[in-house]
Amino acid sequence: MPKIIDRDKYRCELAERAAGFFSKHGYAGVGMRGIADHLGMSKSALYHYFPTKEALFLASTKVVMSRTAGAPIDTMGSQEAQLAALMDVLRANFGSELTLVFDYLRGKTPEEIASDEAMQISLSTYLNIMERIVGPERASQTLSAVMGELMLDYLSGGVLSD
Amino acid sequence: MPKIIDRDKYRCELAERAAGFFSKHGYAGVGMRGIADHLGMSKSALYHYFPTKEALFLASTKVVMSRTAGAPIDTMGSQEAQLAALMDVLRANFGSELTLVFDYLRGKTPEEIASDEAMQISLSTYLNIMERIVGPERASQTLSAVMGELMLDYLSGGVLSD
DNA sequence: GCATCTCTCGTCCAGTTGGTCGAAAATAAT
DNA sequence: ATTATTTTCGACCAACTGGACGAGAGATGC
Repeated sequence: MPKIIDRDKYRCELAERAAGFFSKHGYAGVGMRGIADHLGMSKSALYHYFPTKEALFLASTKVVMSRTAGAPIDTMGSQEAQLAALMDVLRANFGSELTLVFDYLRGKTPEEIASDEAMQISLSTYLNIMERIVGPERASQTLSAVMGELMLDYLSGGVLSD
Repeated sequence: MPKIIDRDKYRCELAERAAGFFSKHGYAGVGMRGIADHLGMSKSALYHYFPTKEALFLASTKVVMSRTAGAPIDTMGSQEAQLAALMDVLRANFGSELTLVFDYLRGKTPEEIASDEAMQISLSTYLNIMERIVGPERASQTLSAVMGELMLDYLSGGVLSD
């Protein structure tokens, strides 16, 4: 039989590597040819693992959204130190990941967003992390603050991040 | 001479109407044909006002970014009331405008973002508004908080907006 | 009337798109 | 060696892309 033993795992790897490409160029901005080239395979091979471009994009988005869940957080140190460490982790890919998320949500109504499984998982994951740092009371509030700061950092090109 | 007397004004109107279409479908997701149809004109007519698709997109982005600048803020009432009113204004189009901005910034390096004219104008405009409400000291901090809350609202489909 | 200007339009082009398909290569089981 | 299965590939398709272009429509100045 074929080389690849765990097809699902391989598919996951492809999706993750494609995610970076998507967030860099946008869903409509890349073609299956370009993605395949970037992945070092032929277009047909890519189609062998993902039936459509849409399926690949969905898989990519879900991989990205669930990635932060596995990020280990250091439970030592002060709340401030933990938050600062978390923000450094998030900051590294904030722009590209948010770009992908906004692409994913494009055109969706608030109702569709609210009931979107991938969004629910990713949001509750973030809230969970916050709860573990600042407690359930201030989790939502803190997440909002972190989001805002990261956002402003990104929008100002990192200049305002003092 | 032609029907349209104020070309620049007309161009601006076109750009603004195109902006909604861009944020709905993404830069690469729409073609000049589709935009022209949406604007009720032929593709060639559209090309008469904007030399390239890129030029149209830039004009659309700048219109959107500068639009908030003209939003009058009620200087009466408490800081909280002013902030709440401002947030209601922003919330209405937050998702689509942010989508457009992320599209605009896609692939740009932090340096490019920091030196981008449209971003500088829009950021300083926002900061200005905040200064007028909470004073220069807390302007940046408040903007960050507002951004974060709006962001979380959008990402949760408005469910978390308590 | 006529020339002149902006504006609009349909048509054309080469290049790209997502997706299909049949064949070839590669692997494994017998 | 001969199957059977999976993976890869290049060629192909209709549809669409951004953009170019010349012709005509509408309005104005003379």
